[in-house]
Amino acid sequence: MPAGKLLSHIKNLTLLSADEEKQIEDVLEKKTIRKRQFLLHEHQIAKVAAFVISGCLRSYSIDRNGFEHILQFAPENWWVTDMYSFISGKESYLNVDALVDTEVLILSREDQQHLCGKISQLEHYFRVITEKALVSTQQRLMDNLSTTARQRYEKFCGTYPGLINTLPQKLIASYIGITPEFLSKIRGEFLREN
Amino acid sequence: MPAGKLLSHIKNLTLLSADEEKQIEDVLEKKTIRKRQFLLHEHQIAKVAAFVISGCLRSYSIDRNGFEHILQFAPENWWVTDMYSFISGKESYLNVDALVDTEVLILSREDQQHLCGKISQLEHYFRVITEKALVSTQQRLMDNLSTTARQRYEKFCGTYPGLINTLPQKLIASYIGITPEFLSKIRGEFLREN
DNA sequence: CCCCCCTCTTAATATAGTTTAAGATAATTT
DNA sequence: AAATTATCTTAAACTATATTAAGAGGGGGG
Repeated sequence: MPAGKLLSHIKNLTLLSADEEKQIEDVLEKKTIRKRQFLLHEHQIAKVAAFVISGCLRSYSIDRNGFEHILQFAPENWWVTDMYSFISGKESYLNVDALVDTEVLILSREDQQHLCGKISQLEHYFRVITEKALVSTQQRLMDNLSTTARQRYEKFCGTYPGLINTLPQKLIASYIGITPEFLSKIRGEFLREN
Repeated sequence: MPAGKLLSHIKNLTLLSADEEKQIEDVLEKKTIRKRQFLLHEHQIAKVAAFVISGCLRSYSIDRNGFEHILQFAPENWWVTDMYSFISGKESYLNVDALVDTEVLILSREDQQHLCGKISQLEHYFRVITEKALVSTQQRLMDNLSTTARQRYEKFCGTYPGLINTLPQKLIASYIGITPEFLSKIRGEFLREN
């Protein structure tokens, strides 16, 4: 039952009957995305969202100068898509690819909307996780407006102790919004102080 | 019927029966917030959210050096609160105050949760507007990571043509994440080029 | 096994944005 | 209307971060 992890995730926030579980399972599609392969390319329409069972995806944009900026890491139990495209049906501006071999459950917007209309507990689930995603994006935005690169790096270490030693540094730099060279410099100072 | 504007806003996205409208109206409280008065102070618990009928509120944080950073302007038809505190019940980190005399409808988290359980169309409404808020926060974050202050200013002019001539510039500077002095410099260059 | 590519580091130089300070305008209060 | 306070502008000096360049170390593919 590959959908088990997602069903548990939903049942942490609400209740589901056996029949409802079945309906949800029926629309999910399990998929493997190998390292460096893409779930979504910019300019495509994001018709689906992905729930990560194992591995890690990331979403990022590429600016007019060719630099990548990471919006989100999606390890186990996280959803990821280009939300803008997913809800509007317009071209995505994000790319989503795999940092390591990754197993996901695929849910289309169409199925999501249809099921939310039938299963009000599912609509509740998506409202609540969207609220949480909003909060964490807001906090990240405020951090970017009010703290230095160094403070953001230290915060990242605290928030994602699991990722700090597995991810290449250039990805961390891209996430906290600085160049890899500058991150290296910060880390250098950091080490020398201890 | 002070709730009319909010009910219209909801009915743009979904359908409500007359009875459901009544239930919603019953829990809303109309309130006037005068210029410079606060709806919420940091360190309080945000037990309510506000829907703006007329006027304009803003939410902002104060960093450790005493500088303000504006997260959101809330003109007519926008919701505002400290979402982090609202959903977690923990201390807020945002302040919400009025930029001009403002009329709002107040909805408590308790009433929201209770009504969403009874009126699935309302849960749908909140899911959809939360998704939209998430998208716009994500895009603002990506803009902050990938564009210059000047590009952000130009984008702000395009996105909020209504606010650009009513808001004091120091507020715009705070929103786009720069000092008022630097915004003034950008505007100076801008004018000289035309 | 070696080569090549990719990542990380270091350092010099360049730039976007801040800080400080002062004067000029505009808006409130008295 | 005067007095006071807040906002806007300008400019010089400063700082955080970017850019460029070059070299060192590692891991995967042929």
